[in-house]
Amino acid sequence: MVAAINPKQNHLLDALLKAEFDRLSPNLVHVELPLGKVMYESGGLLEHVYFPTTSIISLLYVMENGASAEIAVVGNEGILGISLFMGGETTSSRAIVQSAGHAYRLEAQLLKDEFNRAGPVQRLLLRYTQALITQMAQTAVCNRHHSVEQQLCRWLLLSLDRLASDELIMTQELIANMLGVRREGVTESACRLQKDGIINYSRGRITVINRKKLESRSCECYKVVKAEFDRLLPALHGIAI
Amino acid sequence: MVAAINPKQNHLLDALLKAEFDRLSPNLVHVELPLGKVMYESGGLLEHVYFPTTSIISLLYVMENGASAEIAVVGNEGILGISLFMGGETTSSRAIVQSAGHAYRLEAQLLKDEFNRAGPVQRLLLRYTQALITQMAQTAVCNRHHSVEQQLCRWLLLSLDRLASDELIMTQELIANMLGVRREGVTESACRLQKDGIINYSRGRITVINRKKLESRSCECYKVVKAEFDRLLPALHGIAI
DNA sequence: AGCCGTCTGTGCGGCAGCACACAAAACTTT
DNA sequence: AAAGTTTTGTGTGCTGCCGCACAGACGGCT
Repeated sequence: MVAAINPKQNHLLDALLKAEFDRLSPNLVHVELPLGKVMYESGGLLEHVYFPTTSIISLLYVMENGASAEIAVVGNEGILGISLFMGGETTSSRAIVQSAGHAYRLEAQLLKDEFNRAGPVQRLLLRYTQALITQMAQTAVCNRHHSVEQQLCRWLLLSLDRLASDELIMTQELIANMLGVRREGVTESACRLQKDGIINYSRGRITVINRKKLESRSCECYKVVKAEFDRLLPALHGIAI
Repeated sequence: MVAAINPKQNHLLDALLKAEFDRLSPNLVHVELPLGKVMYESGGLLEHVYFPTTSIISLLYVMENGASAEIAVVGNEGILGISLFMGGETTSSRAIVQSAGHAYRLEAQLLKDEFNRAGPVQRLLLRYTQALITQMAQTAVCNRHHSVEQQLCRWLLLSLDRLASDELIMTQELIANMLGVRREGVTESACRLQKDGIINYSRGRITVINRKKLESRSCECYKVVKAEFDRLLPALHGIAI
C-alpha cells in the first residue's frame, strides 16, 4: 500500500523509470490545491507544472463576454502545463481546480530540461499530450451534437475516473460553468438521473450509485476518450515507454 | 517568385534550416490531392505525412451514427499526421481533402527519424502541434457558444487563410458537414452574407468580396486562432526555431 | 434545345436550450 | 430559534436549430 501522499499516485510519475524518477523526485514539491484555485490564467507564463494525485484540474477557454467552456480535465493520469514543453511558454487556457486535493509541483525549467533529454520522459509526455488532444477533439464534437444530459454523464464519468472515487464535491452551478450551459439545464438533467436511481446529490455533493446506467446515459464520447487514454497510457509502473 | 510547385510553399518546410531541408527534400514526393479524398481513416495507421502547399485538409471526428464535426484544418501552414510523432501511431480522426491542390508526401519513418533528432525540426513540429491544439480547443468553445452564421464566417476565414486566396470550391452541403450543422442552416447564413455584400457564391464556388465585414460577422474564435498561429509560427524562412 | 442531376432557397412543425423570475429546501450564522 | 445564504426546483416565453418536404435555379450533356 502506498502512503496517503505519494508522487507515484500520479500515473505519469509512476510510469517513469527509476533513473528518471530519482532525478526528478527531489524537486517535486507537494502542494494542496483548494477548490476553485486558478492555477493558470489564460495567456500567463508557466512557472511550474503540476502532477495531480488526488486533485482534478479543469482546462477552460474563456471568451470575451465571460462565457466559458471546459476543453479538458487533468487528474492523476496526467500533467498540467503541457504548453511548456510544446514550445508555447504560455497557455491559452485557464486552469482551475475542479476538485480539491493534492498535487506535486515541479519548476518549469526542470521539466523542460528533462523533456529536452529526448528520452523516455519526452515520449511519455508526448503520448499524454496526444491523449489530451483526443479529449479536446471529442469535447468539440460532443459540444456540437449531444444533449446536456449526455454531456453531464460524460463529464461525471471523466471526472470520477480521475479521482478513483464515486463522489464529487461540486455544485450544479459550477458544473454548468464547466460545460458551458445553464445551471437550470444541469439541474433538470441531474434531477432525472436522480429519479432514475443513477446518482444522488445534495448541495454540492454528487454520488454515483449506478455507474453502469450512468455510462449508458452518456454519449459515446466518454468511452472514446477513455479508450484512447487506456491505449496510449496503459498502467506502466516504472516501465516508461 | 517561387515556382508554381515548390515544397517551400509549405510554411513548415520553408522554416527549416538548410541542413534539415536538404536532408528531407530528396524524399519529398509531390502529390496532387483531389477534393474529397480521404487521407486518413479514423483508427488507421499512418504510412505518410503530408505537407500541403495549395491544398487544405480537414480533420473530422466521426461518430457512431455517422454525424461528424471538423475539429481543425491543415493547410500550407502545417503538416498532416501529427499523431505519428506524438506517439500514437494511429490517428483518431478522419482526414479529408477540403480543397483540391498540391502537397508533399514524406514517409512516416523518415519524419519520425527527423523528429527523434530532437533538434530544430522537433521544436518546430511541436510548436505547430501547440497551435493545432489551440485550434481544436477554440473549435470546442465555438461549437458550444456561437451561431451557425458566426461559425460559417470563422470557417471561411480559416480556410481562405490557408489558401491565400479569396475563393473556395465547396458546396454548402459539404460546409454543413464540416461544421456539423444542417445544410439549410448554411444556406440561410450564406444567403444573408450574400445579401449584405460580403460574399458571392453559386453552385459550389464561394468568393469573399468584403473580408473586413466577414471578420466582423465572425466570432472571436477566428482571431484567437489566427493570433496563436502567428505567435507560434511567425514567417520563418529558413530560420527554424 | 431540352433533359437531368446537382445545388440552393423556402416553408412548416417541433424541440432543446436560453434568459429571466421566483419559490422551496438545506445548511450556516447569530 | 430566527435570520440569512447557498443550492436546487419550477414556470414562462422566446429563439435558434433541427428534420422533413419540396420548389426553383443552374450547369453539363446528349
